[in-house]
Amino acid sequence: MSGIAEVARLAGVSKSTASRALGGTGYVSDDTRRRVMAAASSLGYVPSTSAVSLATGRTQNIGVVMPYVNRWFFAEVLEGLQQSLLQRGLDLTLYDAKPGTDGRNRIFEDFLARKRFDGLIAVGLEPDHDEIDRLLSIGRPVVSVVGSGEETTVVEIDDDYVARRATEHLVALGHRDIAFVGGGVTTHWAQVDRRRLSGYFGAMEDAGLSNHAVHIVSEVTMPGGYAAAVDALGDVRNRPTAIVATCDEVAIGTIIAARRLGVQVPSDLSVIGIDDHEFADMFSLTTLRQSPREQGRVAVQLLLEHLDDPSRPMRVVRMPSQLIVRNSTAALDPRRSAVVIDSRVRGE
Amino acid sequence: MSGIAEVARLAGVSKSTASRALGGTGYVSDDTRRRVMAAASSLGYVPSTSAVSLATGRTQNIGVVMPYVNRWFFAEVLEGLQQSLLQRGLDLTLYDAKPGTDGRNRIFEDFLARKRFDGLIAVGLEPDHDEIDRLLSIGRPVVSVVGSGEETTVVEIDDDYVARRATEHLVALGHRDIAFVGGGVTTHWAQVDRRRLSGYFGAMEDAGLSNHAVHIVSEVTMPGGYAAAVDALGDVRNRPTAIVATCDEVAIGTIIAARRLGVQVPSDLSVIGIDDHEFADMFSLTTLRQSPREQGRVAVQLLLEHLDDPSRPMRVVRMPSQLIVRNSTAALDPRRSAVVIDSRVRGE
DNA sequence: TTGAAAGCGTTACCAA
DNA sequence: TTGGTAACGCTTTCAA
Repeated sequence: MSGIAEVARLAGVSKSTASRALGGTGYVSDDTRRRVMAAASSLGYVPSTSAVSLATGRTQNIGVVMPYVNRWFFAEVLEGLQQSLLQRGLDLTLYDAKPGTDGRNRIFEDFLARKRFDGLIAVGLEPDHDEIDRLLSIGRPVVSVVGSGEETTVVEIDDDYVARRATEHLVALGHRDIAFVGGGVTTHWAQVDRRRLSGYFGAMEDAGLSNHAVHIVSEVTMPGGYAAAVDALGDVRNRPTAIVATCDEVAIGTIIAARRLGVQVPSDLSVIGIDDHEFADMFSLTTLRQSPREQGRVAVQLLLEHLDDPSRPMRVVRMPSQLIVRNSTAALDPRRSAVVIDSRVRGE
Repeated sequence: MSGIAEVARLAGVSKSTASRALGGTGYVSDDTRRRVMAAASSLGYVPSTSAVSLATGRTQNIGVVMPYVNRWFFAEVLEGLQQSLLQRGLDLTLYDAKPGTDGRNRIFEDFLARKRFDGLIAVGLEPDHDEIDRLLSIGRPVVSVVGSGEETTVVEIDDDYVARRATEHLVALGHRDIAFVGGGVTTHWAQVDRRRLSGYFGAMEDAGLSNHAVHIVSEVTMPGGYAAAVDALGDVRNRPTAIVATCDEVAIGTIIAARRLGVQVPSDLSVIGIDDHEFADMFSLTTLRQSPREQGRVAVQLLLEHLDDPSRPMRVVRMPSQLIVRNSTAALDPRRSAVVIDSRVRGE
């Protein structure tokens, strides 16, 4: 009826031998191993995971905590994680920890304490102090994809650099009135947004354009970008000639808004994003590509390393990003080129 | 050090009493219960889930199998599931079973067989015969959200009706050249698409417009809808005046394509979708609303019912849908109204 | 190379 | 109402 005992009986060996034969650990003669395997497969034997966990202390399961699952970045990371874990025979249990919800509290207070997993991957969690403490006190390795401070191993892109690079691309095209559209400081995604914002400011400053820098606050979603852009582009006289969006979703929202307002992209307005979202191509969006899916895969690998050697030091892994030039950015209209030269001189 | 024994000792009772006191089952005096609870919380006691599972046969975990996680419908369902499960203290383990991948095979062959869950929720899986067999042979209750045939309890909307309703809305606005944009019969989402397509055909037939019916094949994504629409709207002479999209993502792709081609929505082209996607409002999309999130919640409830009474008969739960009129649909241009009257006469 | 037996941490039955 | 004890199904010493 139940389990390995049956297999052992059928193979004519003891439970311990059967266990060794199946588990691949310890000495078993080739012959017995074969007999045991045969018995197991003829019985369709599948070990009870709870019994295995109880005996070994390993669950073969990885917990994944993230605040959203319906946003591009998160969904992509999740797919990367799932794929990598599946490949290694590990289960994935998901905890959807939306900031400021009861659910999030319960996750941190009850669910994580159950330790139903061998390790934890936190994606864009941006936990507060208490939450970080809880995370670390579980006694299981934790790897973050973006933003859990310096307390865990983390994989991320260099947000400051990426935003800087995006801004420089626009500067190089002759733009001076370059605005940044992205999350306010209080929103979620705050850390990432703050870094990108500061990269933008840095690049503006380096180009001598500090006094042209404008932060247009927007919710970090496509509709959010749309709303913010409709508002900001409405005023024809004070309209920027170029926009750095904090991510492609916001960039696309901006482009849609521009089209609605009759503002031509890129001739009237250049827009650059960060991500290389699946819709980027459809909108000819120039962007800085990152691969969240790959970040998920790397996170799994890092976690497994911690798993088989808990003494490993924490690491920060910086993933690459790449400028993808499409058709949403263009050189500033010739009519305004005099100004451009001007600014270059100032910049030097 | 470990577990309930420690709690028992501290409370001055036996393990069994401690277990009863904590589990809420069986007789315990109020006084002992209090002492045990106090001891437990002072020790920060958390029961070992694997031990509990081993002893009870219950995992307190629900498996969720879906082919995508990065598409609106699926992500929404997932959030609904997560929220409901969390609320009841149940874990969610996710299996991402993309059609035609090795991963999917492994999930069906290895992962599901482990029975790491008390029940299974299959979302838009559209499993083939073998897969259905596997699903059912696990010996755990299964609930489907959309499309696992008649073999499991299922929650879904009436796809035929919804597409019919959408088509009728356009007919009522005087349109005759109404095309359907959606998945080819071989694509995934096949069942749902086929039902919607047939609802569309049915409505066209009822309106006496069978010979105006056109199925424009499109991948069921925003870029897919975009590509199909760019192609289909390119030919000015044979352009439909209205489009029923198989879902909002395709509808939005269509609208974006129309705008790019200078086709005005709704004056030149009416577009109706199905879903009420988070972007629908941003595109003023008329659509038939469904709530995948709610479908997720209902699925959990149905599963739990099966869990505490396995003899319960299978059920089909039809979720409501609702026409949301926005600005992507309008009465056929007056220039063509003669034709409209014509068709009405024919229709009667 | 194999087997016996002692856990792993709970629950649940049966007496007391 | 409580406690002793046998499961639950597997792994892992330790001897043989």
